[in-house]
Amino acid sequence: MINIMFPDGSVRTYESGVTGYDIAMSISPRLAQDVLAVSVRSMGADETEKGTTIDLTRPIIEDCEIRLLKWEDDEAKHVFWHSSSHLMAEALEALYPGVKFGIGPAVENGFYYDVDLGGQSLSDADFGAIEKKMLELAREKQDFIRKEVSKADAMAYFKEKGDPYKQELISELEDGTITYYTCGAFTDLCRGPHLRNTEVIKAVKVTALAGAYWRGDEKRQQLTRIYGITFPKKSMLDEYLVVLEEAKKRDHRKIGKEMGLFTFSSRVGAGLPLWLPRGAALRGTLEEFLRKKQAKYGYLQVVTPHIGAKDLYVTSGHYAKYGKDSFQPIHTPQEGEEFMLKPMNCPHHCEIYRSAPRSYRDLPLRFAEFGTVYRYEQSGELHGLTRVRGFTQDDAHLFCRPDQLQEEFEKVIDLILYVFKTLHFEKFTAQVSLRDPKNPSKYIGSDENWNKAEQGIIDAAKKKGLPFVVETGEAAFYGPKLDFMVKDAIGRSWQLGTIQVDYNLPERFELEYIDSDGSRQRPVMIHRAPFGSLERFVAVLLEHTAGHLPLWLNPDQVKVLPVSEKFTEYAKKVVNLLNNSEIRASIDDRNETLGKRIRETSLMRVPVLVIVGEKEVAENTVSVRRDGVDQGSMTVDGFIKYIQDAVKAELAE
RNA sequence: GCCGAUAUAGCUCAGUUGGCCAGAGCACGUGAUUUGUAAUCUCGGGGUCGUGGGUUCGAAUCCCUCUAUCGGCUCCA
Repeated sequence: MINIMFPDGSVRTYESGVTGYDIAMSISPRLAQDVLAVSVRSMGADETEKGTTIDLTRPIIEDCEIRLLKWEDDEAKHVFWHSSSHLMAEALEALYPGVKFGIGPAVENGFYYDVDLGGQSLSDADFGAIEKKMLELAREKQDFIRKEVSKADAMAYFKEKGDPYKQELISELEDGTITYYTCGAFTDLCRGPHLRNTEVIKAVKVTALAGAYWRGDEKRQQLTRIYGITFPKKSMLDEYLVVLEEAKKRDHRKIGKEMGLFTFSSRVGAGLPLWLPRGAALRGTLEEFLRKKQAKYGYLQVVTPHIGAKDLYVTSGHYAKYGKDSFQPIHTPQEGEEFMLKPMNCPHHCEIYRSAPRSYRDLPLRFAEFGTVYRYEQSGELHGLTRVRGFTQDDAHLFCRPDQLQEEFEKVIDLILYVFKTLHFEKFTAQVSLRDPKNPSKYIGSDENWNKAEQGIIDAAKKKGLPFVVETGEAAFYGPKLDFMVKDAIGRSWQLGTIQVDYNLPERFELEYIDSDGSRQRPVMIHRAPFGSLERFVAVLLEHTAGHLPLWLNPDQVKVLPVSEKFTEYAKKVVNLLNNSEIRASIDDRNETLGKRIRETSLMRVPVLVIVGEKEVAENTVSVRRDGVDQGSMTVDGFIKYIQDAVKAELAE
């Protein structure tokens, strides 16, 4: 007999070998119907330990704590979708005999399977047939059957089947750890866990088709990746599709067009955004916001040119790393003279540091610049404002003594957290990006400096109590980073804020300061950008707010609508008074009905509407409507104060 | 760069299996109307159907090239 403890702390006794399904049944058949998998962990395990998800049909032979996982649990969804990928594979094998399989995992929203269809190509016209087949197979209530196999047998099976991808995967596995899962006619190399059977899969949607390199390696075979999503209820699929449609309405490319913020022109060039007057105003406000805050933190604004001599980037190491994939050097009438479009600001700032002898007393020096840079991103990578070829970084480089590094780094964290908080980016992921130890050739600099830099970042994040995830292989080639990732409307993660510790560029540029004992020392450099780039930041901000920007940031804060022509003069007077108080206000006195002007102004996401007519003129007041809600009438002075107070409240620390 | 898809008026879209001068709504211009909290009415202008080539008696529609865009992959200093 074994003891099973439930999440509420209660303990029941079962025969050894009992399954998760048996346990659920012992509680209620209804529960057994809803349970998809079971999570187990050893008795008395640490709270932070998540537990291992196993099949409902796996025997449990030791005392343990369990959680019966239902659809609402992410782990259960994962199992559900992973099983669905097997179901899709089974359907594909039935529809396209001879298809070879790569991997087929669950992802955040659904699953995919990478397949090699030989010469055949799929298109979205084939989705319907795949969905139909999947549902047909699901209805057969096929059990997922787990089987342990030897490495030799596994190899033999997939050799016989003619599946080279699976053979490659097996060759890397240790004998004795290999399992198969079979459902219906399809047997797959798989660690599991899986559903009991396919019956619970009630709704199926094949969502997308894409190319994907085998094992993520650009030099290897490209497979066809088929994405899908499934649900235990048809209504859930419908709901999901509605949510997806809603998310698409928040696409920054759509909102940017609607609000007249930015545009692109193929004649100007792909990935080169054109900021329209409203967008430029928005950018300007963001810059001013950050510049003011940075001044308080002791930053010094600098300005550097948009190009630099090629040698500058040879010195920094960027040319060796990215030269071939950059906009190519600009030639001049002078034979042999070459300039590059500036792909980053750091080398320029290093030269500013070098422009004068520096004392230990001068440090830290913090040079800030809204620096526009140009990077030749591959054509397929361009994406709205989030991935462009010309963009402006809210860049700064902090040159400090080694003993100042920790404190400076922490202050940058504070600054970034302030920026994120003010703009309501509450859901972000802090990511410590370290080098890939298996790939040292990707990085420059000594191990010693890398170790110092990596440890420094981790220490600072811990000291700040900032929860973070660690990603190896995500560091910049010259140093590790602390990145602040935020998701867009459809769940894609983008790097916004970043802080990087760099011992390398100071070496390459031979930066020095004179220490208190008169010796020459090397400063440490921090690269940092709270927004990351104005372009990407604005994009993600628009998706988060659906274009409903906070009052302080909105390019149009107030629109004044005279009820009719007779009140235009008064309306103009009000606009003037507002403008004199630095409130961004304008008039809409078009010959349209009031209702129409209200509608259009609201669609433009102007937060505050002021309506003036006979009554307001007589009383020297304005009638105020904010975000669609009537605020009643106010005196003009009262209204100015109302706006100023609202802005102040939004920017409060 | 790779895989799949898309491209019709400023915007959002219609345009059956290739067949008379390519349509709508909004926007724009015009005239009327002078409006009290989310769409007033009238008339009008506007498209080499993304580009270049091909098939055909005939192409927005079929095929190829290029460009841009979208969803992924790879990359992201």
